[in-house]
This record gives sequence, C-alpha cells and structure tokens, in this order.
Amino acid sequence: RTGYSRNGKGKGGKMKTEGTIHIGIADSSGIIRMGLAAILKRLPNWSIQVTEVATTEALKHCMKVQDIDILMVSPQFGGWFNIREFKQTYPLEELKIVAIVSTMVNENDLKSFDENINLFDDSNSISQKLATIMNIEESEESSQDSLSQREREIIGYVVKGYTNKEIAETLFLSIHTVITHRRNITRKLQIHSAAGLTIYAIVNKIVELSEVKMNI
Amino acid sequence: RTGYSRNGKGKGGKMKTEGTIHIGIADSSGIIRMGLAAILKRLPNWSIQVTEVATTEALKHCMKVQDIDILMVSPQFGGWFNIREFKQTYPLEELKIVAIVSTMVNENDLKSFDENINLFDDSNSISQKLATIMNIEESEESSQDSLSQREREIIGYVVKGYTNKEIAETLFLSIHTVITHRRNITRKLQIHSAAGLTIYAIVNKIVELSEVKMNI
DNA sequence: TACAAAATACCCATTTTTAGGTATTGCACA
DNA sequence: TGTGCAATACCTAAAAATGGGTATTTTGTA
Repeated sequence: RTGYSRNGKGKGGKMKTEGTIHIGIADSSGIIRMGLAAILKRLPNWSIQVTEVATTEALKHCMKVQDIDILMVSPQFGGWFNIREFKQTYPLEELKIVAIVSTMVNENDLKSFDENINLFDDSNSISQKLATIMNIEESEESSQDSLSQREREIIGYVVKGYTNKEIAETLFLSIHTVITHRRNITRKLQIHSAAGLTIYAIVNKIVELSEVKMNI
Repeated sequence: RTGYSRNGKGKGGKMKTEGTIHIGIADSSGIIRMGLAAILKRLPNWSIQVTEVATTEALKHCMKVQDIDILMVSPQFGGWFNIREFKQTYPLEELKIVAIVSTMVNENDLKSFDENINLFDDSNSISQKLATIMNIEESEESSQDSLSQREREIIGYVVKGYTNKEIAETLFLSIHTVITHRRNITRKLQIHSAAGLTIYAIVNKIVELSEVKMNI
C-alpha cells in the first residue's frame, strides 16, 4: 500500500524521509479541518498529504479509494465515531487513528485512539505526536458505553418532539420498548432531560439543525 | 449601511475602503486561526484580507500598524479578553468584534461582542454572520414573536434541562408562575415539546450552543 | 456452541408536564 | 382614564416521562 514504510519498531531515527504520509481528516467542523490541514502541510521535516472529509459517506469513499496512513477524526464524527466498528470494516493494521479533541469528550472515548490532538496543540506538539504514533505498535480495545443504533434512532425522534407513544407508533414498537430505550440512553449519557438530549444530538450531529427546524 | 459589498456592488459607505475587508484573528489555537483564515479567504462574494495574531503583544502591534475592520477573537484570548478595556484603548467606532467560540463560554461574556462564530459554523453560516455585522444600522427589532423578556428567560432554563420546579426555585417564583409562563410560550410559538423549544432557542439565539453544552 | 449485547416487552410507583380554567397587581400607552 | 399586556399565583385533571425491577428473543462474535 502506501509508500511510507513503518520500518519496524523503535527506530529512534528521524521520522519520515521515507516518503509521504497520507493523513485523512474527518471532522464536521470546517474550521478545524482546514486549520489542522494547514498546520500538517507546513510541518517541517514531514512530507504530508492531507485528505479532508466532512461526512461519514465521504469517509467511506475516502477509505475505499485512498491509502490512508493516519486517520484524524473527531470522536463525535457522524454522531459518534465507532472506532471498533471502523477497525473491523477496515482491518488495516498499519492504520493509526488519532482523536481530534475540540469539545468535551469522555475520557473513555479517547482510550481506543492511538493518540489525541487537541485544539491548542501547536506545530511542535503535533509534530511530536506524529513521531510517536508512527513508532508504536499495538492498541487495545476498551469497551465504551456507546449508544446502539436503535438508541440513536430513538434520540432522533425525541429531538423532533415526538412523544414516546408517537415514537412507538412510528417504529411499530411497544411504548414499553421505547421507554426502555430511553432509560438506557439516560443511563449511558447521564442526560435526564429532553432539552439536554436535544443539545447532545445537535452537538454530536445525530440530527442536523436544519433538518429539525421544520418540525418544531 | 456599510460600504462593504458582496458581489462588489458597494455604495458609498462610512467605512474606510470599499471592497476588501481586513479581518484580524486573535486566538491562541493555531488550528483555529489557520482554519478560520482559510475559510474566510475562500468565501465567495467576499474579498477578505486576514491577519493572524497568537498573543496579546502581537494583537497590540497589529492594532497599531494595521487597519482592522473586524477583529475575531477568542473570549479566552490572553487568559480573558477584556473587550471593554480593548474598546477604550482603541476607540474605533467602526471596528466590529466577533467572538470565536470554541469551548465553553459564559453567556455574559458573549454579550459585549457584535457577533459569535463557533467551530461548527460552515462557510454559509460565517458568510451570513459577516453580512449581518457589516449591516447593523437599522437592525431594530422586527417585532419579536411577542415573547416577553421573562418568557425568554424561562426558555433559557428549559433548554438547560431545568424542571419547572427547579426554574421556580432559581427565579424565586411559584411553580405555578413558571407553568403559566411555559403555557404562554407554548401558545405563542405553538411548540409543544422541550426538544422543539430547545431547537427554537438555538435557532433564535436565545441561548448559545456553546453555553449549554456544559449543562447536559 | 456458548456467551454478550441489543432489541424487545411488561410490571410497578412517582414525578413532571401539559392543558384548561380563573384572578390580582402593576405598568405603559392612547 | 380605561384598555391591554406582562408577571404573578392558584385549581383541577389528564397525559407523559422517569426510575426501578424483570424477562424473552435475536444477533453477532469469541
């Protein structure tokens, strides 16, 4: 695949020089995408090619047609970036995945990533982190309290103002099931109000603001 | 209105130059500075020149030697950006100051700014906000949807996930009063769910997304 | 195959919201 | 000086949400 060779472990030697690193940036914030890309491209001693994606569809396409060495992705990308599922879909051992930390993120959600980059990292810091991840090997799983597909679907209807009964009717479920889902959502997120859920859904892009504006 | 124009059809303005807008970006995060600058420079229908500064010293120097039309600055810039003091030091009537909202910010800290830009604003949104701040002149109220001040205040707490009882305790009111306010809000807006109310509040800028994120 | 998680469903009791009514006080404006 | 509205407060009743429990079926995976 890529021309970049991760020549084994612990090469203390100056990184890269063995070719261009291809970095994918997946974040819904255009400001972050462009800013991070600009910094990466200007890093001295690194030859970096950047591909930006703003949506999960674009990321899928990118993974299909590109040879990504490092994926930098917001933990909130596409609602919630399921890194475990992603790694199963794209079982590339050499692929490193870096979290872009911009807003509040649960500590647990960061464990599965090979590295974190936050908004206040400067060029030096980012360069150093790049050096680190290009040298290390393994990463292990950590089970997160993540939302299931159905739970995310339920949240979508809550944000649109549906009552539990209406959600049940829409999805052909018993209202008890909907209530159970909502109870599990509350437990996992520790968010106890519809308003809070709405904020969560917007911030984590489970729904689009423009998409729900019509429904209120 | 100002002389600044999209599409170059500017007419006699009160500001110095027609055509190009000079924007200063003051933020300690290089990612945000560069990302915001990249987006601004690529905005269609706008001609924008950007000056980036990372420190308060650089900002002072910039204000001395440059002709800034809009200053975009993080409320946390240099620890805390004292906008009142800044306006006294540089009494430029035409200077617009925009907050760059990246982390949690107190609502009060944003009031003094002419506009806010947050990380999740896309090009369109930023373009729209630019148009807004360059227009302010006849920006008087277009007769609000008749929501009273108290009602808007109540909505703020609803969005933050407060129950009616909690709102009553916070505002030293009877819960009956809070319920009455909420009934009137529901009647005026025809929005019958907390989720819908939350969307309304965000869209209509009664609350800032960045401000409530911390409360959920 | 066996296990874990997800999705489904129901029970209970309590709290909260919604929706209708009414009523008093104070303030602004014509 | 009266009219209208905002803000306050209370009553009742129904609907909905919340928080705790348990249990079955399905599904994916070790």
